[in-house]
Amino acid sequence: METSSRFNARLARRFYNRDPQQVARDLLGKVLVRREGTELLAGRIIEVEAYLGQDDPAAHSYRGKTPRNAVMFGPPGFVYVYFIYGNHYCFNVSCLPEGEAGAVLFRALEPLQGIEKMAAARGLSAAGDPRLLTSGPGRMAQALGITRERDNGKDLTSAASDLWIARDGFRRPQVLITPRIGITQAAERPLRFVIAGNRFVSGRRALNQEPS
DNA sequence: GGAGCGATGTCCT
DNA sequence: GGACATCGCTCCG
Repeated sequence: METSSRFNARLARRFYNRDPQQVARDLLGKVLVRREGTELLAGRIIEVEAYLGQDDPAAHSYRGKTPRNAVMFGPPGFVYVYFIYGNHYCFNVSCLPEGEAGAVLFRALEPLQGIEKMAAARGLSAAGDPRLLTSGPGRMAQALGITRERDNGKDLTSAASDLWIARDGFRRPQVLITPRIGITQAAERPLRFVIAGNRFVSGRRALNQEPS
């Protein structure tokens, strides 16, 4: 039986049925939630990137639909997970109506709940720097136990899903927009969205524009 | 603190 | 055969 929690208000399909840039912007401050048995793992969304489908050379969907990227062409609100560099999983959500490709990549969370389990999944101590748990797309996926085998194609809006995104009344954040990280195609386009000044933002200080 | 680089699966040319 | 939406380790200053 589901226990009540502060993370019950799932975002609905229509939230995702928009341009990925709009979805990315509005995801900041929401909460990504994973149910692991009786426990919830939850983190505030701090950093995301928009991928624009067939207009965007950096997007996996740029060259058309394949078995790997099919979720990006499907209906909005579904989980697209891919494996990269032989080591890491990356978590995305599909945007736009079925037939139109688009997605948002999640790059960093601020851990809110289930920190012990996240640390264990990362092979780290829960007493260490919490930024090592979920700052960076590969780290975040590992902390939440996200894999392609387990999660690709899941519906984030389904009440039956063990993965969803909630609104919890967090104040609409100040947003910083920058170029995306780690890409070579269309590398200059401003499609990365971060909560301004947040310490859980991934990557280098120069790219985050954070003070020392 | 920061640059350099290896690991290693999957897809595309 | 090369690129890749990454990470963590080594080495250098």
